Amino acid sequence: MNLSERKKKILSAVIDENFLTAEPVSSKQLQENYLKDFSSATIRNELATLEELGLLYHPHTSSGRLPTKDGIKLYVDEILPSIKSASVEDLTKMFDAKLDNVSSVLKTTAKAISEATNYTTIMSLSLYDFAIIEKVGLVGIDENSVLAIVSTDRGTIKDLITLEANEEELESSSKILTDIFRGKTLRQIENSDFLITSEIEKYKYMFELMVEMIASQEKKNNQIAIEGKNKLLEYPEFADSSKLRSAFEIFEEPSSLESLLDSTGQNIETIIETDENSPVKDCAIVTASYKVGDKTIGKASVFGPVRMDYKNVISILKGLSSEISHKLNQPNKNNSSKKGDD
Amino acid sequence: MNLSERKKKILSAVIDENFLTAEPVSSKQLQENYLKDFSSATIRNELATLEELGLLYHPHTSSGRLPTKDGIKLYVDEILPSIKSASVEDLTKMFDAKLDNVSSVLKTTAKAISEATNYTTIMSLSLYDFAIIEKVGLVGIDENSVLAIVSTDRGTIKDLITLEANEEELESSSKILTDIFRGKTLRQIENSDFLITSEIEKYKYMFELMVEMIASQEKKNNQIAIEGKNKLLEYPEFADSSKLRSAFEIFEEPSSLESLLDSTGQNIETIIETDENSPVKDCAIVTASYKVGDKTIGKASVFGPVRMDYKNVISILKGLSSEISHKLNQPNKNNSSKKGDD
DNA sequence: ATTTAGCACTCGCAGATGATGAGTGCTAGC
DNA sequence: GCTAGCACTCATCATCTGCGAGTGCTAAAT
Repeated sequence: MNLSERKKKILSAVIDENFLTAEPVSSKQLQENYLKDFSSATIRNELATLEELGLLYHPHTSSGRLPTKDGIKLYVDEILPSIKSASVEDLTKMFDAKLDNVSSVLKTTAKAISEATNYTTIMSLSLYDFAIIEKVGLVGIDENSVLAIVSTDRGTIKDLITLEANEEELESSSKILTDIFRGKTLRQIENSDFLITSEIEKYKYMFELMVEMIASQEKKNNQIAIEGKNKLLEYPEFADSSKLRSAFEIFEEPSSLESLLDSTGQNIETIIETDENSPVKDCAIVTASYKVGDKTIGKASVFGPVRMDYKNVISILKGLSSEISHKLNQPNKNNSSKKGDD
Repeated sequence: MNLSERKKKILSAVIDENFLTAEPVSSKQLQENYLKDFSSATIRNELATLEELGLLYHPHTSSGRLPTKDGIKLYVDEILPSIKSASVEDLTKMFDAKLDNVSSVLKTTAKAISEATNYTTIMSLSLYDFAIIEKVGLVGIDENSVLAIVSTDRGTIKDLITLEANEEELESSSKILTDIFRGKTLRQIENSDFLITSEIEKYKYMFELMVEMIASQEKKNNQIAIEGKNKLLEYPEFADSSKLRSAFEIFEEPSSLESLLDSTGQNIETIIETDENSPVKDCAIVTASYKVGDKTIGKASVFGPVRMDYKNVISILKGLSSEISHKLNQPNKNNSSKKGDD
């Protein structure tokens, strides 16, 4: 769509003003706060045109204008892109996360974004596609329990497993398993998506125990964090408790979250839900995805009312995004020598 | 307070009916649903008496009655005690919790109680006052990290610590530390509330590392679980989003929670907050405490509107309570021989 | 051709009014 | 001690009204 500069300015002004007041915006308001050089009548004419284009609407004859879904889309996609990304140095520690504290790092990062944007923030991160195994260790604890340790370039996962074995057995198993696992990602082990040679057959039981342990640890390290749910309470859009309820119910249900955040793979994507029947009607979600190769290993999503401060949200997610891709493209100190394996 | 049976019956009826409708209760309602043998006029007389006693009130002349704080207190303390405790066999797994999954057990238990009562449930549990140390192990992982393992009768805590040491040193340290720690609770170690003999001086550094590790692990195993926050949304009392907000803010703030749940030590205690200025005005909290000796090691609190189904809540918490004290008084298979130490 | 002043028109909103009915308190009789 | 009956109170709801914010349109000005 090709809008005149003035029309763009007016559309932005409507969205910005509506963000501040949460009310329909009148031509007079626009004139006084954004376009002092024109009369309200002129602005009214422009507003009428923007309405014909489907970018604005007004709920009743004598009320001000509100942006439609299309209007916001256009604003986000064509008017905002020029904004700079925010500086977010202190947020990128997320990608220095170690496997044994992913959830706490996710939590603090999500909390930070939530504080910065003032919206609910949902983060997910799977180091399982990212961490490269370096070594497998098996240590006898007592008669029938063994501590299994898998160390990666991203930290260590460990768990007690039930197994009777003497020290020599453990030692040789450690060696063999290290040989098999080294250089692979945890995900590959979990899926066992590589050839099992006859050599491994002997250690099949051990091997399966380890796969199981790795899989169970992934579930345990609950790799999704939702912070700032209470932020929603600040917005009049959620004053109605049934709206709040449906939003909170979505947060509870990991599966519905998954589908909601299932981005098409764009770097930053904005979803605006105005479907009358959607549980998150009148909500907007801005999602940034972080990838290594073609695998999405992390996502940061900001959830709020359609009347959202997109400028701020996108600039923060953008900043995080650029910092992170910078990080990901730096060879990692610990695993640079082994990275070629997969 | 000595009430006639009929007055008790009427007070109960008011509270029960108000629980169902969330509205003031009229004499006619009571007559139809609870006291068919009397006319509404008789009931009105009784209601007036109960009002004089400060157990009921009515917001305006032509409205039905509502219980006051005192009325509910009396109901809970003097009328309800005859109710049986619910069977809750499947909830007591909480006290079979192992240190390394306290938080997940707390979570599921809190969730179960929340589902059973339909209110928000807050649980806390500290095995640190409860678990008796059996053994300390130090295992070298690589050049400068050591896996410290403290096994207790309630599971194992473990963490990587940074330390350079050869195998012999680790072995002898393990032995000495085991001698010092064995039979003590984790809390005692954390507080170091026992005599440090000159013998220990040599291992002071190791000792301090272990104390630190134990303390940090306690923080890590976030030992408080709040489940069913969304339940509040179902109650008209929380339709007003500012009320909801203050409740949710309390849930966020662990310190304010602490003070709120700081029970006087009764087995089951009901707090009804009607103070005009309290952030949790018109909320009720029923807390059950679980003790070993004089230490409270766990608490289960149910949070909801003053108009709460006390009967159900208390019977569930009571059931949990009795199951647990039964459990706690059974000598534990693993630590019966060492329990005399403190 | 674009902008603007002016004005009629629309419609939500807030306050006033009145009818309704639920519920009580009281009194008198059973 | 219980209850029928009735006057009284007061919240609630629907209806109405005036107000004012805001628009759309037209005609004049730039």
